[in-house]
Amino acid sequence: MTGAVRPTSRDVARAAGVSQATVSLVLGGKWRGRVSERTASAVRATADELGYRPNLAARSLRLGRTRTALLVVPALTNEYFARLYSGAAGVAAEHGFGVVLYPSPEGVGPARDPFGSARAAIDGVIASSMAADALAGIGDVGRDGGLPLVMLDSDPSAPQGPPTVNLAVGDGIRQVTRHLLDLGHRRFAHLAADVDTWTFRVRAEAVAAELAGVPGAVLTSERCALDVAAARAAAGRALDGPGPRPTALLCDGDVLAAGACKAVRGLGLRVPDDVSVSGFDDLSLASALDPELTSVRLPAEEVGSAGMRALLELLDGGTPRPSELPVELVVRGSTARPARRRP
Amino acid sequence: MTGAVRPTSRDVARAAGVSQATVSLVLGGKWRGRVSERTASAVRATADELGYRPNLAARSLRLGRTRTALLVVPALTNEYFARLYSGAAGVAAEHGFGVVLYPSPEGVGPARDPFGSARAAIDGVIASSMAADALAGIGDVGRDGGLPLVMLDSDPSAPQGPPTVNLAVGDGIRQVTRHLLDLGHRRFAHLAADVDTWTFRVRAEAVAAELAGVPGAVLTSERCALDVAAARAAAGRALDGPGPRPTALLCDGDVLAAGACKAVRGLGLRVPDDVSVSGFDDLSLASALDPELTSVRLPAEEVGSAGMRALLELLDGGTPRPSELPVELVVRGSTARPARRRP
DNA sequence: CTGTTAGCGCTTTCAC
DNA sequence: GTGAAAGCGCTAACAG
Repeated sequence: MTGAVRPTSRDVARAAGVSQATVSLVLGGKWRGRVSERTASAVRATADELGYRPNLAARSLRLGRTRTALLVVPALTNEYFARLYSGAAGVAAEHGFGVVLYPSPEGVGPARDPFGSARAAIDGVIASSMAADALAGIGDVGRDGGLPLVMLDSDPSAPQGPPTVNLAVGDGIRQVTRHLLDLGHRRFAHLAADVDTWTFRVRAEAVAAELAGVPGAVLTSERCALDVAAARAAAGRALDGPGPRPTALLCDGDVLAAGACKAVRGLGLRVPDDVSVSGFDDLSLASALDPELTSVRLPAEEVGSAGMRALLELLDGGTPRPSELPVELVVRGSTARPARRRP
Repeated sequence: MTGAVRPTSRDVARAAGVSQATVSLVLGGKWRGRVSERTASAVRATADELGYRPNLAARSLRLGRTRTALLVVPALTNEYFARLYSGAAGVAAEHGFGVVLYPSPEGVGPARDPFGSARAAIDGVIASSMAADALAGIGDVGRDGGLPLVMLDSDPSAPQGPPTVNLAVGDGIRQVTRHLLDLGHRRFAHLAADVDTWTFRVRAEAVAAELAGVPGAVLTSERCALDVAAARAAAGRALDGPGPRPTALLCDGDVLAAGACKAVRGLGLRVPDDVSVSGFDDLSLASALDPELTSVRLPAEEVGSAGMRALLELLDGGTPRPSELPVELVVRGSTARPARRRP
């Protein structure tokens, strides 16, 4: 039980009877033909024995890079982002990179400076589903000479904007809408997330566009915060508004759909017999509800890994091309043919 | 649009016509009575103008501390851990610390080395709800001379173990059990998470202990993985087993309770009329379901902030006392008096 | 009040 | 094949 200070590479060198440079070479794995096999294994043995771990701060300082990426997400309450992280971390690990998660405290507002809170030194940033100006708080990100940036699930159309990796959310909404139309629905209400981000704007536009060409289709829309209670209230308004009652509630997310289901039942109606409800995201929540939600599955891991790959390319001086990943409609029990109107 | 290299404190010093030390003093906020007000503001102005940001790697190297803590959690799919993070990050920020999240990839298995993946240099570790040996993979953590460690929601009884901050999970289970007993239930099934951690062991023991003294009370138990489908299957077994059918399903978590509700309905029974179902954790899922779940609310933020405070005390050379935070039963629609047995 | 200096632990030429 | 030395950007003694 000695003082147990953390050994430095110098300590290892001394203990092994070699120079610090040799230790660095051996432990860095770049000693082929520069250090003898015997010396190398001796160094590894002593390093092991002393419990040596390189000082990351020193290494970063010397190399000028940290081999760490920051993943900025709007919230952690959603397993989509957990899967995003897995995908990104997997690819990162293959390249000797780490990923640090930074949940933007404001959810959709401007991110606070991660140098203040997730104060890790980082080489680049991956930001997902952020509001337009949400990265303003993060110094220099994406700007010329600033930190390299890749945006996920964000507006790809900015001319000089950062590289993007996107989901085909518009297509997802279109698939849901088609599915409901095919079932025979004509009176739709869109339960829209009241969040000013690209991903939700696209959804609203896609519903409207898809329904625009359908004779007899009517669409109302209610905006609400991204929680069950707000969704329930909004769905209540949609169902009890003036005009004929919608037979399909198309929701921007599974959480909203959960609220919508409660609203339907609150009015003494049934899902899906009286009103069909569709979700989006296909979280585990979609299968936890009864009936299970028809929803749109998002390839979260793939988005994460593609995002990380794009960032690595960026760090390599390349120019990653924007990409869009397909999404898939999952039909479950919450949607059905509309009931015949009773007299 | 010049080359735009990141300015160093030396660049700021040169531009402001002062020495590097003065810049450090001013920007470090410790110049009272050592640098003139005029010089100070001049330095700040140039730093601002050049867009200077201190190099954290250099600072860490110099100080020997990173002012960063690692928060190890078993999974991110759960908003409990999001709230834990908020609590910890809040206290950390007040002390100029950052928090880096590390989702242990294995969930409940041994954590992989965060120096490899979340490779941030850190001063200490807060680990929540981990299996006994789950931290073995993280070099040196908690060991003598190693990284300071605080455990949350973990066995506090180890004699030489790390400081702990715990939830009164046993008491929570006791409250649920009492609630169900008061409603008149006597035939219980415990839907237990098949995860070998302290928190779940305590739950199992608490149900058994509370029911042990009640005449006529019977308890069966089913173990299952922490997901809806597994819970549904397990609840099915509990409801359809030999012997009289339980009237109350006491679940180790809201996710399990969701599966249990589906199982009840799958048998043509109703919640809560035929079978009462209780959850635990009080996630937003509890209010998303219909009927809403009776559950136990956990003060996640407080656990996070208390954990961070304990770690700070540890870093200060102190010895934080183990603490236990109270939990609260939230009665909602999923529990009711048992139906009279029909002939 | 301000400047000079040393050194944190590491990697990387360059010389032997 | 191996060692010596320089320097990444920062802070904290110490001198002036």
